[in-house]
Amino acid sequence: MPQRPARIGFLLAQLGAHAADIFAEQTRSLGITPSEAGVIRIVARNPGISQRALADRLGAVQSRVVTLVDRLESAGLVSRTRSESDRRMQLLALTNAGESMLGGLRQAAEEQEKQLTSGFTEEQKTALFELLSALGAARGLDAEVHPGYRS
Amino acid sequence: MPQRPARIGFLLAQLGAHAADIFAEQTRSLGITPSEAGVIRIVARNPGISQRALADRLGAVQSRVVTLVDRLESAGLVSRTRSESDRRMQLLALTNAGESMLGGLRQAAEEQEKQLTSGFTEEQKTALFELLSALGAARGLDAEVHPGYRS
DNA sequence: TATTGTTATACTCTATAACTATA
DNA sequence: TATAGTTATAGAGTATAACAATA
Repeated sequence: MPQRPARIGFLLAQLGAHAADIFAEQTRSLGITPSEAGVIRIVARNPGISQRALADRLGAVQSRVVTLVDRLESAGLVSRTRSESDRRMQLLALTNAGESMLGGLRQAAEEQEKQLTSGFTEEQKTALFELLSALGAARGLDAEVHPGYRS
Repeated sequence: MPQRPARIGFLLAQLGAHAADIFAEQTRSLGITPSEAGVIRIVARNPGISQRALADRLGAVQSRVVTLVDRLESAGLVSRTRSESDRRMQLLALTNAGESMLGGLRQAAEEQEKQLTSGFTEEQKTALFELLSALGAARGLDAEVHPGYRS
């Protein structure tokens, strides 16, 4: 039996949704959705990734990735290139505009962080960061993506 | 300029989605959705609440609440009663079955908490709980509900 | 005229299944 | 025959707008 009522799970879900909302507001002003931002982040760190591998990474189905990449390609942010060695594969990369967008996303993340932790001291921020990192590692979460890839 | 890259926001969104997923798995076995669980929790703590007030509390539109309450009423968990003093209002309350479901939800929350924090010491759990509570309070979040009312 | 609740409808997100091209 | 990607389609969740009853 726990010493206190279960609250960590609720607070995480609540604050997680709140953090995602703030980030969504930021990305909206950049003209993309949080899901698309998640794709940009993965492609940036894994240039030449196939749509198949991206789908596995996101925990999404292939058709979902097609839709997401379609939009990003139309927006000129991501390029598809047929692999020479295996012409079934589309290799993904950021365009120059995509790299600029990545910079915008980094700023959006900084802004989100600032809004979120504005009332906290540096000590509190450090303590919270370390506890959340430890929890993420303990739960086996991918440091580049999260279920729902909302931010 | 922050001393570290923005990560608290990402970790919160990631872990929040993860916590919500665990809770959703629990509620599924109870036959309800996380949104419905959110309604049950609010009605339990605010018996006789109107649909209008519930909508405001959830940050949802009235038609959304109609849909949610329709399902819960069909399932026999929530009752609607016309207010005597203002016959426009439907007053909501939990049925006996709704009270039982509330008990099940409490167990689900305990199970979520256990899964989530299994690798942590009591000291870590306490520290994390206090930091998250402080952050929730600083951000002005309602202790009974959260945006998206996912858990 | 304003408010509570309801219904009708549409839009977004996401998944499943069938299909094409390549291996 | 198996795999990467695509297209067609459908379902869930949620919102907007029009409407009914009551104040």
